[in-house]
Amino acid sequence: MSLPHAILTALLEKPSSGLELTRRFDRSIGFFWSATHQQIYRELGRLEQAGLIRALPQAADGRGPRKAYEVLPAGREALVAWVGEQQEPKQIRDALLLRLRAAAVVGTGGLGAELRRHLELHRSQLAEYREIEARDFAPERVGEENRLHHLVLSGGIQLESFWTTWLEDAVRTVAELDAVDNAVDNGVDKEV
Amino acid sequence: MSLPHAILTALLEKPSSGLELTRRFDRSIGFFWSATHQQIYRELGRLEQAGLIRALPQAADGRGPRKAYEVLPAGREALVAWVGEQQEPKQIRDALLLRLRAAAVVGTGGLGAELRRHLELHRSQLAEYREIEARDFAPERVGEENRLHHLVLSGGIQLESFWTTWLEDAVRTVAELDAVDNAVDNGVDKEV
DNA sequence: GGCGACATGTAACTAGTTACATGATTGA
DNA sequence: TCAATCATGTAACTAGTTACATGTCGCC
Repeated sequence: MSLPHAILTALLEKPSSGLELTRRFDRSIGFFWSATHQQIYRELGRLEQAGLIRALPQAADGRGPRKAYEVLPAGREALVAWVGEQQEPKQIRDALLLRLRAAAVVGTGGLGAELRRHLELHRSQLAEYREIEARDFAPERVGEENRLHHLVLSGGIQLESFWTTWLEDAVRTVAELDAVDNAVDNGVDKEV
Repeated sequence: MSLPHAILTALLEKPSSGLELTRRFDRSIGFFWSATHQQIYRELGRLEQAGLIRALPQAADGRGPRKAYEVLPAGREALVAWVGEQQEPKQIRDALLLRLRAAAVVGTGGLGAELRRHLELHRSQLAEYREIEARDFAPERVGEENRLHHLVLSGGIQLESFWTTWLEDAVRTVAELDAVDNAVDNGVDKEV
């Protein structure tokens, strides 16, 4: 039940068409709640049906190519109610950790390369977040809304920092294990 | 496509019945790939159908209450192939971050309490991981398999550490914002 | 011998993903 | 003017969740 509320939040920040929402879900909002355009269009239809949003009249019948939506009072109320809801933190479900566990049983295979690839991806994501922080959250710009946005971004930064640190460790560990295996294969383990 | 491989890994570590697997997915393996018993039974059926596992004969027709499964050679091969696969890291999708973003638009509501609740949950998860680490990964016990298991656990520990640190910050920030709001409501903002 | 729990499932639903379809617009 | 791309969507599939059903076992 999070996607509709992500969309309501986005539309409150700025009324948008399906495409504009899709773009915004590729950055900013999408950094912590990703969605494809198919999901977004489907959900926009449902939200309109439920009377929580409406297509902006001027854009709709002005036969412009895109129709923009805005949040109705009922939509805002629904969002307020949702912010106050309790929800259990969802458990970790990470395929990479699972692969490491499997590797402990059947061998590391090509896992080292995959770990290095992920490390690069997380490094570049971290760099992107840091750029945004430098650009949008200079020390002088601290409003109430801004502080919450910064808090969210800082969560992303710390999370990516965690991944890069941990992946560096993982890459090192797997490389060492592979080296030991190779040594054994070549019969030089006695010299170690 | 991860659940079947999680199950294959678990069964390679130790052949088990559906119930035993369910139990193991509540601890150890479940720490990074959770699954309900319904998912597990469904998936066991599929894996048996596909010829990757089989019910252990002695338990199966010995009319014991539970039937245990073991991995067939084809199953092990499938797992080896999967360990070598590439997979994009999945993006962050966290409802709590989303709520903070929504709170920036419609107000924090009861979010402070929810943040404190999550903080407690993550603290206790972190404590549990640390106990496991102290018990199972004493410095003297470092085998090859063990190092990978420790790596995975250490990922969990660092991740929970991140959440507790970040949530402490979030709780503080939201409390401050709420305090400012109350001050404004009471008309004492001019004195601040 | 009936009752509660344990164990194993089935069914229905929801969210998310992948693949494809269609009309408008735009630039070669 | 025709292909490419943009914008909006539909359809089918997959994974995960929630609710319910059935059989068996031990015990009171």
